[in-house]
Amino acid sequence: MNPFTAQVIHIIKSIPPGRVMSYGQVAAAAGNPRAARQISRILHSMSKKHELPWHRVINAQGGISTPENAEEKGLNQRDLLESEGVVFNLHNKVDLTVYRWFPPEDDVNLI
DNA sequence: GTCTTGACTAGCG
DNA sequence: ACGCTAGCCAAGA
Repeated sequence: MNPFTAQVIHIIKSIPPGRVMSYGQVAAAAGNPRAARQISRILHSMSKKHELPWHRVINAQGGISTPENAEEKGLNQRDLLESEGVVFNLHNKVDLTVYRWFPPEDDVNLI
């Protein structure tokens, strides 16, 4: 597996409940700030084999990015986050200044 | 091998 | 504030 992908997995797993990271943030933390889009792909494919808190990853605006048909697939990201204590504002966004998680450097070092 | 596809983002009009 | 565009790059076909 790509070191980058491995890093992404590791970082996602380091996000504690009730906290979130943006796709771009994860990508950057994994060493590739330009690979934000891949995070979603990785999450989707990896969450099948690993237990990954994929729902703690949201877009840079603090909103949910799941497609419309997501609910049909059981991907109601909002519910999962709310059950962890994350609060959505009137615009269906979370306050990133409050909930954004900054991974410790230690976590980003083990490939 | 190549070609297409995104659960993204920053920038611009 | 809002919609559109162009970069971006790993995975799957």
